[in-house]
Amino acid sequence: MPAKKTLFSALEIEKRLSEAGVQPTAQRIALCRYLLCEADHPTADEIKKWADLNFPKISMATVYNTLKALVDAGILKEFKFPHSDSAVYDCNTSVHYHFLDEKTGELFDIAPEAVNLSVKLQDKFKVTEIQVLFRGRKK
Amino acid sequence: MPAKKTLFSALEIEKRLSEAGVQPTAQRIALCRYLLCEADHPTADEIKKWADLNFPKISMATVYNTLKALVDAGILKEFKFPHSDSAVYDCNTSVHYHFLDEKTGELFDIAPEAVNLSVKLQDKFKVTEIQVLFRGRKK
DNA sequence: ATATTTGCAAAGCCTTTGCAGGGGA
DNA sequence: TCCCCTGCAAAGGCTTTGCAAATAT
Repeated sequence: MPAKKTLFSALEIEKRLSEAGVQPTAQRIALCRYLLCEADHPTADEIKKWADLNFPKISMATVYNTLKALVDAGILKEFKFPHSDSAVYDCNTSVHYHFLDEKTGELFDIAPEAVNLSVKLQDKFKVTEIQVLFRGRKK
Repeated sequence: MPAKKTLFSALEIEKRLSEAGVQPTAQRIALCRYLLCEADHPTADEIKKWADLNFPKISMATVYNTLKALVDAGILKEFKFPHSDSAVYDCNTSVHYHFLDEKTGELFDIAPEAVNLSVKLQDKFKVTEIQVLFRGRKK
């Protein structure tokens, strides 16, 4: 079951893009409707497949350009996980962790509240971010 | 500073490979001298570069074949981290975490004792492995 | 009018594969 | 002998880039 998503209108998306300094072109708005409302950790390829059905003639280059623009603008986060060569994109930009189902390759967001993490690294290590990946099997 | 390494002799390496069920060919022994004694999270490419200097005429295919054999035999662990498309190989096969220096790309092993991690995931998530990556800057 | 964005194709990087020749058990 | 290993070159998957045409401000 994918995470619950808010349904943004094209106008809301346009506003959000503008405010983030991203030119709200038709292609970018279309992709955002998928990325922000529907998708759950999609790969560039899955995004392209969706676009082919819903907004014909977006090129792969535009998909990647758009993803880069959205990541740079802080609207998306890009993740790369060890089980796949493809990056996935997450509209959940707040701190959280992930669970990977080894069998299906499915990813699930894990709220930071579920994890108690305290660390005592040597002083020389200045940590700015911690990524945690739980691997296993989901029932 | 790379982690301290044991210096194995060719004979010791040969024994270890045999015991792990890996045919100890000249190329594999050579690569192991680097992987087990010298290298610190090398990529396939770095391994190849070392080989070009120290054991001319090992092909990239053999490097990858050897790495796969060693990983399958449990002698190495393969890791993929988000900052790079290249896999890295770690002769530390026990449970441990990593610190990534964002500036240099250098990786450091973090002992599990330095990390206190307790998790309360929903029952449906059966966790078999946890990967933790600390990102930041090393002084 | 000027700067961005788009789409196509080509190139790039990392890794795997097919296959013929070679070496170890 | 037989099977595994090696090396080369080619192919594969994902992403980036160059460039001309189209679009936005």
